[in-house]
Amino acid sequence: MDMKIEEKIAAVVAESIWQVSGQQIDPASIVLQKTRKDFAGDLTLVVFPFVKALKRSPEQTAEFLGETLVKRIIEVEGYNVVKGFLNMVLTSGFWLEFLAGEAGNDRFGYAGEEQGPHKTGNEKKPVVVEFSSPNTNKPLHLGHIRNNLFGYAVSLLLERTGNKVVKVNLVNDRGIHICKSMLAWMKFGRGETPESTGKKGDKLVGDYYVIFEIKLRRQVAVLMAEKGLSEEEARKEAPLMQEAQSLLRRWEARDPEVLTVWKQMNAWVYEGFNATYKRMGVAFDKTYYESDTYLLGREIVLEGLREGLFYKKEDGSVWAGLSEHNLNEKLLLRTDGTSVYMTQDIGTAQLRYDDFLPRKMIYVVGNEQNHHFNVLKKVLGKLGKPYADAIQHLSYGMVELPQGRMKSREGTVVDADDLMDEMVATAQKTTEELGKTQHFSEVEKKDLYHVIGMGALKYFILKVDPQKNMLFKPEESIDFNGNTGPFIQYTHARICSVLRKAVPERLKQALNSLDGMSLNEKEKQLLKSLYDFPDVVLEAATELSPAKVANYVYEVAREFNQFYHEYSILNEPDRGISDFRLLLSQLTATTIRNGMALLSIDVPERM
RNA sequence: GGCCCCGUAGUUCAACGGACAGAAUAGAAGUUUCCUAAACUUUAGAUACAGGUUCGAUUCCUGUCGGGGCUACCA
Repeated sequence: MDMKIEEKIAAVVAESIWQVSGQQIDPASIVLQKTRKDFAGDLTLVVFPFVKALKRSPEQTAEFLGETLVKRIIEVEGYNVVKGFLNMVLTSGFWLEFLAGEAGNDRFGYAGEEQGPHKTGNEKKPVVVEFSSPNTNKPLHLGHIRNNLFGYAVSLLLERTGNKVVKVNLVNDRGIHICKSMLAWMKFGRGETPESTGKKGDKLVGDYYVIFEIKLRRQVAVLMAEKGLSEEEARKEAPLMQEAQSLLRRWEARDPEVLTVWKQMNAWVYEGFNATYKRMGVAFDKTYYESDTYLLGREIVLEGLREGLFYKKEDGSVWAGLSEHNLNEKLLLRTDGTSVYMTQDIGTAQLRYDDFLPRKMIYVVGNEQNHHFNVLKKVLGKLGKPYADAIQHLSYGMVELPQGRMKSREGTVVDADDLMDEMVATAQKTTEELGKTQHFSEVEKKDLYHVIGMGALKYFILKVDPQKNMLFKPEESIDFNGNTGPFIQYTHARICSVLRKAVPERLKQALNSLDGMSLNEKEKQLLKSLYDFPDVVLEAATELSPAKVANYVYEVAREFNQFYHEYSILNEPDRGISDFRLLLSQLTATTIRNGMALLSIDVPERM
């Protein structure tokens, strides 16, 4: 493929300024953007940065560059100048050539094998993306949904732009939290199992975590009343908490009785998690368990201690001093020798590095842990680990409810399974009300409701800039009209309906009809938007922001609907125009499908 | 207290330092003998406040106010 039109223009601009003024301009100062809808033109160059070099007014600068560009680049057929903005008009031929070139390309927007990053040296090393990272003491909730969808979409974005990606999950299966669930089950569970209760495994274990907290709270209340302790002191001294800590020590000592219970309860949880992941449509290439990595972490910490990088306090606890980074000292091993989160993460990072020799390790973890990852990188740096700088904490914002953060203690947690159930149920209800599925089989219906319900949920989550906190209103947040997943899915289904009605041969032959075609405004606007797709994907991948894709695809769908409303495709009497519109519709469908696929959202052919 | 993030229509979200700040939803008014009305059209409505840098600031800097997070021998 030859040089992109944007590159040609930039090159001519830089060259002509150099010829006239003898000045090299900064390539970054050449700002080319889509012409805004209220002005005539296709591409706009902002000329303010060049007025000094050319010693002319903005208008004169724009005129000069406009004339030069029209002369030197055949695709530029005209221009107009508004203030300091040079609006260029590209030929219809240019747009039609683009359409002809991409028509029928199912991978439109994705990097071809040859287009990926240069497969040499560092670039061929994989990127490891960690996401999900659940604890085994409670079921997945709305926060995990954002994490999973975000992490999975980022992985897809990197993959489709030519990177080798390894998706990993890190299950936090050890530590005080799971001991709490275990203890409650051992003391109060009377041998309950998922089978005996009919509960999903992760739900059952989560229930015992709640039971622990309830019983603990009672003990704390008693201690506060009888001994006059503060809540904090009472929590520490409460027998249940003591027992949980003792359980953790027995676990780390590999007490067989404890290990048996632990394995059993975790197995229940994994079964539950896997069902949820499957439904959500996310998958991993490898799953790490912290029970497998914390010992390595402890080893590394102890080695650091021997080398004098860390220090031990009188009570036996081990710390990293980080005052050189203006950070407080960080605990690495507790007084009783057990590991903390940081210890595990040190081991996990090492293992992951050894496994994949990645050029980058991305951790998709909420922004509440910004500090933690900052410290992790510093500690690994102190240890002289080569991968300390390869770690990137891809931090994202919280999902909030109208009453604020989700709090498991206050029972405001939105359960992932429940939410997905609701979405699918709403999809079914809405679809039935519209009477659209009379001719669907039962299997097709079930499939469609799942696709629409999940599409609504996923789009709602992913369209928001990941850096920002987002608000979820249980009763009204997820709509099926407007800027939503189902709107986009519907647009796709509409296009498929048209394409089905066309004779298949027509699409192949249609390419011959394009010569000399002139485009109306809506057609051109839609085609211009489609032209942007590959750049949007690249930008989204660079910024690790699936939201860019989501908002873009919506824009395309909206433009198609406007075009569709105003013009006929199959009923257009002029065969050439009809053919062109078919190709335009087909590429729109491909763009929607490929864009939504980056968000792990399926698009139905009928709905 | 210290450090970090965020303040855009009633509400939920957009906007590489670029033109008159875009959508959706809720509100008002319309469109279907025609390829799927989950659509389309019209209408009204916003950059928290005060300075600064710049030809140009929602965007960058400073301060004020408001919201959130972190600052654990929790994860």
